[in-house]
Amino acid sequence: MKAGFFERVYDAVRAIPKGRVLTYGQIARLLGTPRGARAVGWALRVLPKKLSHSVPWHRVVGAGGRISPRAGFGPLVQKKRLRAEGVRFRGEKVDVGRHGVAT
DNA sequence: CAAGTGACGTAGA
DNA sequence: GTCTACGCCACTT
Repeated sequence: MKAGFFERVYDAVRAIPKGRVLTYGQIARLLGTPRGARAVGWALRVLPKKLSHSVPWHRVVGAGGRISPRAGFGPLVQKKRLRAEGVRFRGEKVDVGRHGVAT
């Protein structure tokens, strides 16, 4: 697997503290590619199920805490998981004002 | 090497 | 507030 960037994404997601959520753009920025949000989402898209239980992909959301309609096994599942982590929701979006790094 | 794709992001209407 | 269009990066074929 030469997918170094991908591993980089997995590592970043894995480093997400519980009760906190990050956006693709935010992760991409941490990796050094502020415009590589798509590449980040792609990394999670090809995320092997083997790692799906090791990588809290459900803590990764879109800008503003929006959940994409193509999320993992279903955006509903992700939302439920986030709630189980203690994350509050604002309608269909994550309460970024509390968990989102975005102030 | 070139083209296509994709869990995105921002700007404009 | 919602939808559309373009641009960005990385990976596959």
